[in-house]
Parts: sequence; structure tokens; C-alpha cells
Amino acid sequence: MARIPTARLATYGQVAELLGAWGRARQVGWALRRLPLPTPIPWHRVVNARGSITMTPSREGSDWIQRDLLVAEGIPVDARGRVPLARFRWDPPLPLVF
DNA sequence: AAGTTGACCTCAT
DNA sequence: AATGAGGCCAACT
Repeated sequence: MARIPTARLATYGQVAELLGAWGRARQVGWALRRLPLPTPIPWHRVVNARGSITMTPSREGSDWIQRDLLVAEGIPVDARGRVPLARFRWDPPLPLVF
């Protein structure tokens, strides 16, 4: 995730692919849920494939923090958490191979 | 040990 | 636009 440039967006699925874990977007979400905040990892640049911040009470506020961080980077977020994914999507250069 | 729960995704109504 | 089905799989009951 640290590879995602400032003011660019990636999806959970993209991050999974980058790890060589195609189809395992859920596990990316699992990992992010566990991130201790604050963290230097730019977790806020990861949104869902529908192009929005996943807004749910189970995130205990990190969804709203994500909103603030994205707006602070210049990425607009509407009232329902939608972001212009098509415009800001980051295309990873190469998958990681271990 | 079996069933449930998610910061998910794609495809089909 | 909004659901629903099915797939995914580590953790947690």
C-alpha cells in the first residue's frame, strides 16, 4: 500500500492482486481492520470496487477518518462516501512475487 | 469441530 | 440503482 502515490486510489482487490493473492480482497479488508491508528501506512487510499469508502459502524469511525484524509489530499468525497475512482485510480506497475 | 462473520468482488437479475 | 447469489478465507464463536 505504501506504493500507492499520494492522491491516488486503489481497490481492495487491486492490493490483493499486488500481493499475488487474486480474489482475496476480503483478507485485505481483514488486515486493514486491524491496523493500529495512526499509522504511516496510507491505508486511506484503498476503497471498494464500487468506488466508495465502505461506510459501516463496525469500523468504529475509521471510515470517517478515511474521508477526512482523502479530502485533505484533494480527493472529493460525496455525502454517501463515493469517490471519483475512475479519475484517481492507480495502476500498479508490477505484481509482487515472492 | 461446525457455523458465523466480515473495511470484498463479479455477475446476474 | 438496488438486491441477491456465489465465491473468497482467516478469525472468532
